[in-house]
Amino acid sequence: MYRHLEHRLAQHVRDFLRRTYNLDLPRIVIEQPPKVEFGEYALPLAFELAKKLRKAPRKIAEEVVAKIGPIEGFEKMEVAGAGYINARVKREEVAAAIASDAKPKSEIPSGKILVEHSSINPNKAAHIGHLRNAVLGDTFVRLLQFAGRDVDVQNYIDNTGVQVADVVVGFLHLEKKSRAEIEQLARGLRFDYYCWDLYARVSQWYEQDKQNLQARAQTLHAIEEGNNETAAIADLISTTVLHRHLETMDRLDIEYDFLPRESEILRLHFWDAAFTKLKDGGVLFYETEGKNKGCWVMRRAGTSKPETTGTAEADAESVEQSQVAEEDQKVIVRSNGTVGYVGKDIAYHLWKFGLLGRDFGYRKFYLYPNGHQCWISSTNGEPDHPHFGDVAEIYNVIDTRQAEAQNTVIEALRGLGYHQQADHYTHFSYEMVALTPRCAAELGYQLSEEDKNKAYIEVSGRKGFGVKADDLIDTLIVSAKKEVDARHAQLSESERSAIATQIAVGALRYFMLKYTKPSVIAFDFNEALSFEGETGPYCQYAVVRATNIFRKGGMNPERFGRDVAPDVSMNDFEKHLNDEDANELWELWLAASKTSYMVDQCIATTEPAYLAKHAFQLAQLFNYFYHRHPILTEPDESRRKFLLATAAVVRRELIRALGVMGITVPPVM
RNA sequence: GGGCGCGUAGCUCAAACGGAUAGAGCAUCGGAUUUCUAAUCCGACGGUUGCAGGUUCGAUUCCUGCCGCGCCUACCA
Repeated sequence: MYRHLEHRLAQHVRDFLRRTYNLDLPRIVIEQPPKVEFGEYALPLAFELAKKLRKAPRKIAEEVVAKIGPIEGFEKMEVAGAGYINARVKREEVAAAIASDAKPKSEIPSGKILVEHSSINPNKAAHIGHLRNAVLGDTFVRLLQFAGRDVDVQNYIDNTGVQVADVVVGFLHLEKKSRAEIEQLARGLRFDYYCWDLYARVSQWYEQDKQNLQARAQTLHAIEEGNNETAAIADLISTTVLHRHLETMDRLDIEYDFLPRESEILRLHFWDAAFTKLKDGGVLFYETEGKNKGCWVMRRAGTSKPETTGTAEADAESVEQSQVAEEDQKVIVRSNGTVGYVGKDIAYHLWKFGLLGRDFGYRKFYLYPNGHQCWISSTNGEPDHPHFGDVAEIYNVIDTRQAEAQNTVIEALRGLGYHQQADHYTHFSYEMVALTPRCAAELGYQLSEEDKNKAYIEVSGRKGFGVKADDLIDTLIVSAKKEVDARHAQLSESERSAIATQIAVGALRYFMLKYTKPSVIAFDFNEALSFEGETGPYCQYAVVRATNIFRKGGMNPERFGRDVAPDVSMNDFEKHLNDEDANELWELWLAASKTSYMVDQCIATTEPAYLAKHAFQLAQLFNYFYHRHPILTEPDESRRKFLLATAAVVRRELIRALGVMGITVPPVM
């Protein structure tokens, strides 16, 4: 609703400026006044116009207010301060629209969107860093779906890379295990935990003697080759660990539609098709000297082209590819003819946009308990399958350390002339999760003096240094369960467990979303395990409180929100929202009206943290309201109904906002 | 060296494209309705927004230069 009115206001102001001053502003800036008393929207327009019209801002503001005329849904405009124009809505009309959950039509862009997230190496347990990725990615998917977009969720599986090879080396060379023994282990619980430790041991083993690295090279080669015992073991390990990852993420209600694997990118020769295009398009060139002699290379993203001389001919000459300085080159095909991961990534991204001319085979892989089917790539797939890839826009949720590699892929697309696709390729970049030195010490890691003084220490799978995702979820559930047990002893064990799980998931997902993307999360158990203050459980609790009002009053909050709220008459809305002390109540209604506005902002800025902030603010306002206004004992029936409608609307919007973050609300807390 | 990012209250973080008195949470201290459960609420304390310039009516935000920190910069992925 808030979004809708903003659009209307912007459009009206735009028309007015065109009509009155013959001005066409590229953007009408609309802000939110610091207090609701000032109105709902603020336009700093007059400041901007002052230069153009050569008049004082305040004068311009007064003129605009006097001449702009009525706007549907708006009460009036006022001049404030040095020249702000504040717009005031008709509170009762807006409230009635919110109460009836009116959904003004908005244009939904067509075209499918592909979101890739998680993409965890299938060689060890997922850790907190992967959780941040998955929660950000999954929330972004939900944001897009909320906005009405058609989304495919993909999780790229690097099942033939060094990391998987390392664990294979661990089983075969360190533990001397047979395939049957590994199969036995793979059937056990949390095989990914076993691999976590083994992977760390293998890394140590390499360091002990560099000769040991030969085992890695041989293993990797065998895996890439395929059709041999080593490759079969690698497949067994990666598939088992992948299953575990899906289970872990499913605990947080994170699901995928399709799992493209590197093994199929290799076996279905995606690279060959891409290679031809890249050579023909002049994106790749063959280096004949220097350290990259014998490699196919391209210009690394972010490196500048040589200075141009100004004339077209000289420019054409100077961008001649062989002039790319050695340090600006990115090797795509090694001198031994094998392709690196950026090359495979380019091929994969050509496929995403439907530009490769080849497709995966598909087979069913994982059926979620809720019936949702997840597919996986395969050399010879099933004949009937959904259509993946060939999309209009993509978002890759990948941490900022891979920014350069991502940009190189984008540049490759651009170099091939696929500018539109390159423009719709978004690297959804975020910072890593690290551990505070205190947290690391709590986990029993030996720290160097240097590390002890750092603000945070990077998680390292290679060193086995980090907090495993399942461990953190388990800890959260235990912690939440204690609280639930203490408060609701009368409930059954399974009910209490279910509630504790919802709270744990809410706490975790909110924790991963409350930080903006560029902020490193210095992980600390105290903060992650907190259920008070700016947390998921705080927001959930606000909903539970609202629900309790209806329960105690013998009403169904769902039905009340739908059926009874419209019965609060326009007169009643007007009476209760324009009182002496109605601002505080109106603030709550206004906040409740902003969900779809916030969703739009989150999508436009690829920043889900705004939604987390919004949910918290709404919950905060509600708790204040809850404390100030005993509803069921309110003697004035008209006012009681209005207060109930307030609670119903906030409850509905809070559930909605939390839902977009993948957070559900327990029946009681 | 080059590229990207960060530096805001004791701590962890906000501040939408440059706007009105820079806000939350935690911690500390003090308080709250025998009421729809206190996983709540209210109050206090807490700031030269790293430093120095510049642009602007207006800068935490944009530009330049310093200082400090992190990440990337492999014929690894």
